[in-house]
Amino acid sequence: MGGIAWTEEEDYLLKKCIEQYGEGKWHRVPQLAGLNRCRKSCRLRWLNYLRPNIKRGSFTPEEVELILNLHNILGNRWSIIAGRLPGRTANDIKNYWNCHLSKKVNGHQGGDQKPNSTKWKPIQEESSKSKEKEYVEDQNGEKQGILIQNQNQNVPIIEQSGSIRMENIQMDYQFDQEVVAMADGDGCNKRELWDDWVSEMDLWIDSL
DNA sequence: AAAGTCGTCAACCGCCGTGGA
DNA sequence: TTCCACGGCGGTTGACGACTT
Repeated sequence: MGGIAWTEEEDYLLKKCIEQYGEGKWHRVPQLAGLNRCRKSCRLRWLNYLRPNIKRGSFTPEEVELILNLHNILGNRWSIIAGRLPGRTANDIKNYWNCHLSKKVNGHQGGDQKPNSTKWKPIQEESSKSKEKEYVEDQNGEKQGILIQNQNQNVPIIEQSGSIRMENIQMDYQFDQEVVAMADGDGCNKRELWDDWVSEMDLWIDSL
């Protein structure tokens, strides 16, 4: 682990404390719970592990699609991306991205760079065009879809081998540009635009 | 079977934005 | 206006298990 692992007793104390006093006021949690941990550790443990309704296990193809699309628009804003994936934590998504997706995406953007992860396999080696298609596999090694490099936007998108249709996956290009411009610009209504955009995202996700 | 390498993920660290004094 | 404490976030680390040689 990256630090000292939490014990069952510590988990119990933290959970009990949050149930009793609620979330927030993290600076008081270590004292209230009787834990020899800093406020940040307590908060992290709660958010990433102890909080109810946390979804564990492998990511579904639908979730991977969402992560890829949202990351294309938002960049490394894991907490916002996590907000669009019920039950998933920002840390989980960040880890999944770093392990499974970042090398793949960077590989496409970097040209010759070969994927390191064995979970991603070229569909064909002989054709330069076909190198832009790669299988997405789940943790059992079963093919879930095909990763395709979007020629116009340099955006990776997934062609689902099952029920998901392509038109539901691709984001509207103009909308993308608006969001990017909003993120880059220094307009006075940035916050409102952002809130509007989050609402748009909710609607889009609901439509999937 | 042993050693080396790689992938995963929980945990920590440092920075930033915000709100209150 | 400035300072400080806090919450929150993204980047990084490192232990451990799985896999490969």
